[in-house]
Amino acid sequence: MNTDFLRDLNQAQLSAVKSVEGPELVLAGAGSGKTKVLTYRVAYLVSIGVPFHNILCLTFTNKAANEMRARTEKLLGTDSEGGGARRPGNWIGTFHSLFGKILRMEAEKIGYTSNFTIYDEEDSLKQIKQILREHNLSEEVFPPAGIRWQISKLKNGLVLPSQAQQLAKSRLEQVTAETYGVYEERMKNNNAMDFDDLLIKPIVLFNRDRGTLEKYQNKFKFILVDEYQDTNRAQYMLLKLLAERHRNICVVGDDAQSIYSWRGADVQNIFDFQSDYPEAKVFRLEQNYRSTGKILKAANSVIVHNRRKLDKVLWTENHEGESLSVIECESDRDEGYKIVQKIRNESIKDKLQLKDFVVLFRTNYQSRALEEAFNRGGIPYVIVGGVAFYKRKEIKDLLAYLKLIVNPQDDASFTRIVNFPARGLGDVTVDYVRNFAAANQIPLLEAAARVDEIGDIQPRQKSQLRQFANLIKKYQRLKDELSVGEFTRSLTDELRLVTSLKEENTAESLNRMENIQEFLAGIAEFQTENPDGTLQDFLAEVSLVADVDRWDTKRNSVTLMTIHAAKGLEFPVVFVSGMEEGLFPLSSKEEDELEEERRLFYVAITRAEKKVYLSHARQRFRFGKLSFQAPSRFLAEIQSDLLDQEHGARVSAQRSIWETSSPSESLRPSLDTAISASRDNPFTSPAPIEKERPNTPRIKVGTIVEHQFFGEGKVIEMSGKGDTEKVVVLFGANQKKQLMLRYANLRVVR
DNA sequence: ACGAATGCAAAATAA
DNA sequence: TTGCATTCGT
Repeated sequence: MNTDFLRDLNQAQLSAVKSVEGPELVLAGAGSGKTKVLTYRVAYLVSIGVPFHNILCLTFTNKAANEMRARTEKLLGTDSEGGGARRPGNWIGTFHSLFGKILRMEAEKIGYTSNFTIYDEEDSLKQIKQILREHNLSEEVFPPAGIRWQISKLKNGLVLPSQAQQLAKSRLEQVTAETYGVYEERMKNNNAMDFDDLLIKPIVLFNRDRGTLEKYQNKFKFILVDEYQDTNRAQYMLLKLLAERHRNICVVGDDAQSIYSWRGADVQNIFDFQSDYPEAKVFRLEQNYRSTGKILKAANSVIVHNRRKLDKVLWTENHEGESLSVIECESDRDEGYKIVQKIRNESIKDKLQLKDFVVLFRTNYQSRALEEAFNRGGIPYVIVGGVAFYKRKEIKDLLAYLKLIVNPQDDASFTRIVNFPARGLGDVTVDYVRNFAAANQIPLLEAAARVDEIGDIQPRQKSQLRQFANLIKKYQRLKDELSVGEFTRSLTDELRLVTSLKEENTAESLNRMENIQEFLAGIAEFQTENPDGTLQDFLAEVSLVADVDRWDTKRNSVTLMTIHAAKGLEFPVVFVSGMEEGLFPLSSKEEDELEEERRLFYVAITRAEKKVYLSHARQRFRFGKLSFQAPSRFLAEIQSDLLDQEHGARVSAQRSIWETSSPSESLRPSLDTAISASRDNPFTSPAPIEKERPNTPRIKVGTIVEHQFFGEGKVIEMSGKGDTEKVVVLFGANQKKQLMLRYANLRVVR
């Protein structure tokens, strides 16, 4: 078969692709053609005669998987051996989706059935809350989110509930371990798996049933893994088990881009690869094709501050390019405004399209202020992440119907929709049902169907429960008669989901209506792509889509997303917003955390092809309060000759039109002063920032005060004292605001 | 006795 | 933007 496509590769890439047998570690810096190597390797394997179905290629996002699938298909031509990359039988996909697929095929072997439901984080959290409630454990003493987190950590560390109980020292750990045990039991009864289970249950399966393991070991003669630095312990184990036989495992990764340790990823996996597979060949891809010289140098100059890293320096033949620009802003609003201005100017000046820009941030809530700025500036934008599409209430409600219909044991979905749309079934009634179900060891839906046997329930709610159970029963029959699309439409019609939102006729409800319609359109699309796809197939797919997966690259708008979501992507112009201590780095308590934040910053910078802007605000609203912060230490870590300081100063000198006159202006040392104070880098000695205003004189009820954003207002109420002293101020236009005196920066007018 | 509706505080990153 | 606490309504 034709292997002409190999000519597109450089020497290092070519060697990595053509080394077929045995374990292989590819250390690939940002923008060095990591995905390219993987794709070409798959194509190469197929072209030398390896059947497609013997290749397992694992990624972390569907987006990456789809891209790889499309690219291999293109390299091989659609009619190639193996029948083109899109055909079933091809095992390119995410860890979660492919092992989910295996689990569905083998479900019976571990006491599940193939129609199991996938619970997302919210679903598991609800389960945990429920368990705590049943055991009369206060949520204050035992925070459910924290417990869920710990359980997830235990699971990912492959610690069993019984082991966890032995290890538990504190009361909290004890409760966590017990809750973990109950949770696992309940998940099984619900025929449900959480995200962690999709990786852990296959290990359980393989350990329990050697034959099944051997079957897959033989099937997957070649294993390829993308983003190896992000694998957790479970993923590591899975790979180890599967690769044991043929030892043809090729992992690609970059330790400098490991940013998921908080969800269990262990960089150590990439460090240990060579000791796990002593015969492994190691390839380094160090030539970057994406970014300008200055961007790359800046990224390198930042990452050298990390102690724990592999030796690897990226270089490029690209132009030096422009310096990185720092934008200093007064506030989060000002930051949004300045970014919008910049994008407007740049897009005209450099003939860039809006989709060439991305604005990155550390935390989702930062998107609020940015969105507002884009709205005001009339610049189209898309947010990736935030409240992800499939996490929206209206979508999850509808999905819960589908899930319950497919898996009648799914108590979480039952609980979610038993009273949606409202049918007069509140907590009290549901608790009766729950007790009955627990006493008889049956799912909630079955208990609801047998409502006549439950004494305590009022006649009214009894009849409602009966109707609900019948509705679900009816659709359980219908699902085999109608296509997925027809089925869902019929269900939404019967529930009047669209019509009732339409009648409500508020901006909010109409938006929800559109989401439902988009969902229905999505189902139709699924149907076209998978003519034989069942409802279960559809659910399996949507449960595992990430928000990035839905991101439409063709739309011409500015993209707003978290840095985590941006990994693997590239843009001509990148804005990194919120470059402030306490925000980015968000946490610097421990060295490891700080190093991860630094790698995150490295990821952010290396997304850029041509230009990087770094913005920070002197004050921003956080947790409903105004807070002040110093510029991020990361700014100081960038080699100073790569930073455009003047630029920042000039920008900061302009006052945005939204800022009313600020009384603190004159008190603040200007950036120019800061620069002259420290010649090397304006951020090595950041301008002193006033944590508290010295003049918080006797403000009392009736005092007229001035606020930086809201203008003049009258104090109408006061409460608390010391650091938590609050005031309620009535500003113009009848605007009432509660403010923390300590942070509000109020100036006494009279 | 229950459920619905309304109003007010809280915040990390994700398959 | 969710989650809870309170009050109102059947």
